[in-house]
Amino acid sequence: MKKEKGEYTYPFPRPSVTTDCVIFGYDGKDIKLLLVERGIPPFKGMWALPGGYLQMDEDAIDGAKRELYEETGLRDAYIEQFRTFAAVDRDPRGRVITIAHLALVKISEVKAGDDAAKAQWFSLKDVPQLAFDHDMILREATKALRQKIHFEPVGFELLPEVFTMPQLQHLYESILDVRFDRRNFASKMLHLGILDDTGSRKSGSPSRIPATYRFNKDNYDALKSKGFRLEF
Amino acid sequence: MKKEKGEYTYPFPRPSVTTDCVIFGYDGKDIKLLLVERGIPPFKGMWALPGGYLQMDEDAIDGAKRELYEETGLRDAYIEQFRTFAAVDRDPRGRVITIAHLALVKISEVKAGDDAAKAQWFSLKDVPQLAFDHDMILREATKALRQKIHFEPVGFELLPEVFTMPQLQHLYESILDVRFDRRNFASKMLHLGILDDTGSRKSGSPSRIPATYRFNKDNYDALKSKGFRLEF
DNA sequence: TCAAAAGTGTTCGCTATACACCCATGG
DNA sequence: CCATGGGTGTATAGCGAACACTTTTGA
Repeated sequence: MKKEKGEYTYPFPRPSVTTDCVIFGYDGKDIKLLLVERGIPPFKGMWALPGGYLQMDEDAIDGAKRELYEETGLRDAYIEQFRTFAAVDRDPRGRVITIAHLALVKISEVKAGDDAAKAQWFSLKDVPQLAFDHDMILREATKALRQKIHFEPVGFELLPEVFTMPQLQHLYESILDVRFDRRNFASKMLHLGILDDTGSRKSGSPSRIPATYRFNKDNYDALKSKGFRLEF
Repeated sequence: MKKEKGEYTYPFPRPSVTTDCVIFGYDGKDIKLLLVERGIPPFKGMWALPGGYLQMDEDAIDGAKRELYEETGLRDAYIEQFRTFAAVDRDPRGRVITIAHLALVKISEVKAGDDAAKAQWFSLKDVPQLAFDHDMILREATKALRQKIHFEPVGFELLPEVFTMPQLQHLYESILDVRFDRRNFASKMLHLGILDDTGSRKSGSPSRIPATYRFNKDNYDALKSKGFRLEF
């Protein structure tokens, strides 16, 4: 099918296929979203989700991981496909289908992109209007994240290795946009048995020093294989 | 981009994109799956999920609906995208990405396909080995269905307009592969307020005649907008 | 010593679950 | 009249939700 001058010919028309990444982080206060500024038309100068063309020799998830790596330097963050967007007119350049992925990263581990594109974290509450149909993709991603956190401890993907109970609670409250009772939240979490206590630590605020915990993946996997539900 | 002889040329290679449909039904006894027999290579003679190439002027969901219509004659059945499969080698003919959809139909409303392809219902427990990676797609679809039924009353999409409590219970038991207590199941369902009683009916079995119900979508939508969970 | 945030335990109500007997129907 | 399957209510246990005071720390 390949012709000399880098042209590819097919008997029927084919769409382009891209992967896009909705990359969430958490800075201890807000849920954040990593966006890149478009340097070329269309939508030049607007903010957009990181993404790019799927290569012919890579699976969609690998394409998404590649994009994630280019923007964050991370190779082993949480990432999963959540939906494909295929509206006919979603890209003015022609028929482009995007396989959208949801990534959760620890902001502290992200190194500024050596990529040419300018990347920047935005508070989820304060996201500008995005290029293409990325506003819709973001809405769907947010919905997917909220659904997911009811069943799997994805919150731990967003927190540092060691974290406090108030941090964990605040993260859940930010994602779900609700308030929990401290005592109920803590006892529920602790009774699940998926948190390891560590030992107290320096603080920096005029208040009592909270205990710190670490996520225990072994216990979580054991629980999960017995079939359980992480409820809120 | 279009050339004279029905050839389409692009500066970079592009994958083909198809939609596939996992069409579930329920015959009162088992969960059923609608498959078509492949008439051409590759995998000629094997059973496969209904599917086909996505047209350049249709959204993925419309392509899936078109496939569904061709196989079942149904235009308004429940259908949603659940996942995209993009493994590099999933199709021996080349790079083919498929956007997989889950459809739930009332078997009684399905008319035999006027389509050339032979279509046939299989019990989910008795599905043959499928072409391509359709075994995997089916596994994922089954998983998605089980997840979904925990939150939304998708079961009603599979039952006739009017149904009995034992039918509804048996459907849930078939999908989730569990047993429920009759009394608990019935009272839970009734207390949700999404079932309208109708009036008893003819039976055909040597036993008491069960009451019949109808799904009340208005009440369900009202409940849903208040935020509730359908649990099992 | 004051303000800010963390730690802790008990009560109450609801819902899930377990469980047994009687009734209607067709053969 | 018998076999099959449907209908019904209650008691218990576990879990989620509500709730107030004391402790630690930095300023």
